[in-house]
Amino acid sequence: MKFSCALKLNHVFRRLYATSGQANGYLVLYARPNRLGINRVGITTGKKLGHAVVRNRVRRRLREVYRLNEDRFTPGWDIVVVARSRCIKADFCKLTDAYLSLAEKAGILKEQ
RNA sequence: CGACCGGGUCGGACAGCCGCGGCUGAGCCCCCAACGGGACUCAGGUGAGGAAAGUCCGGGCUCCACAGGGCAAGGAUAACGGGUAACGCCCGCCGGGGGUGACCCCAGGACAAGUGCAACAGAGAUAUACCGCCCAAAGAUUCUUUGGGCAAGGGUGAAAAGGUGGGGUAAGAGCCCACCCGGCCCAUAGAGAUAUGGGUUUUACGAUGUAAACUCUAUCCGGAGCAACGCCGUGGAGGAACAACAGGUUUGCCCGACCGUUCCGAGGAGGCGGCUGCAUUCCGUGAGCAAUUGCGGAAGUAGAUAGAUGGCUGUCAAGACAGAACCCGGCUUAUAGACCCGAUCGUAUA
RNA sequence: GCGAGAGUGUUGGAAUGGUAGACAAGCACGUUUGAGGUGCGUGUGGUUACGCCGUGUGGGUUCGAGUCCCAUCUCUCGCA
Repeated sequence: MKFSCALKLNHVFRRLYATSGQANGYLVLYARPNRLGINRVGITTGKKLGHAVVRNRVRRRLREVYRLNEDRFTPGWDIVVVARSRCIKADFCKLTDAYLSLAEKAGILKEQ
């Protein structure tokens, strides 16, 4: 990936949870600008989703959604995506739609 | 062929494109006096399980405590023999229970050291006498009362001082006898639990059940855990020095204060190590009924730290339970389907 | 990773190994009232009746388990 990396620091997560995020039936998205010039993307899959296999599958698909659509994002943001329980049964197209519409609402997509 | 029992193996496959974590090699760039360190790109190779799970046991490893031994408390285990680093695990065997059978299940020491408990029912629950049976006396006329003997029969209950038959007696009772059951003793077989056979003579073997009730006996156990532990550690805060020279601010000068400079050392965020090569797996062979083990040969099989296996397409299949986090040995639980081996019962045929 | 606790009618919550559901709330019916509220009384786990099954689930010990023991499932909490 060209201008993105994984978000791994716990205090950054906590700072993002304090902001008000965008939500729909599948996901919750928190975004906040940073000064690094790259995107840091974190994914939260809580224990309510199921056991470890289910959580891993949801996390991998959400990471894949971001990877395939990276060109449409503006660099310079911290992003945290929280998966809700409907993600378990959603197929890949629906996850992509849900992800991109939330990103558009948050204003972190590039202007077409 | 059908049903059933035991053991073992696998547990989506193949192809294409994009993508991820370690490792190895090459290229190129940056930092450094050097040793080295870091970023990027390319190539190769590698990358979750039989339960990775639950955390129910046992170890290794690290730190703390004691550094020798004993006692107490608390906890665990429990027929017998063996295996193992160790175990509450495994194998064999004994006893008990279940199944027509292959086979399966069982915490299976000691209530004859002491204490506790046994509701309701029942006369009585660890010792008794309600209905009864018998004897004697009195009243009275075949019943009642009183005193005594008995524990066979009835009834209650999970359980009433072993069972059956006979003798005996006023009526009865292991009171006596025969056989059986259990206990004890002896002999034989066995490594042992145990099995088989015999004895139980004298005044005196017959004792309820419960220890997954307290307890007793025997054996074992120091505590905590990789978020252990070790190393580095910006900033901020703390302490010490400023002896000499020099600088800035506060009023031109002096004193003083602050900034500043150097050094010290618990340590929060973060980073690095610990981190995967051995009680390893497979094959052959010797010992052993087996678990297991001796010898020889071969193989290499993750190491992340918001946590690496995904997405799309095609064919077949439709198919589960489920994701390493310090590492091993077990146990338990979840699990679609496929295959192999052995055994039993039933039916049919030869 | 280590450790602790809980699970019982519709709900909260009791119950020495001995009749399961005390007590309270809710609900239903009756009564009081012109009507409602309040008050009072009765009932309330499942099943077709005798009965049987019912304390998260499955076993075991016991004459008898909500209780004791073992395994398991779910939930809650604590420490670092």
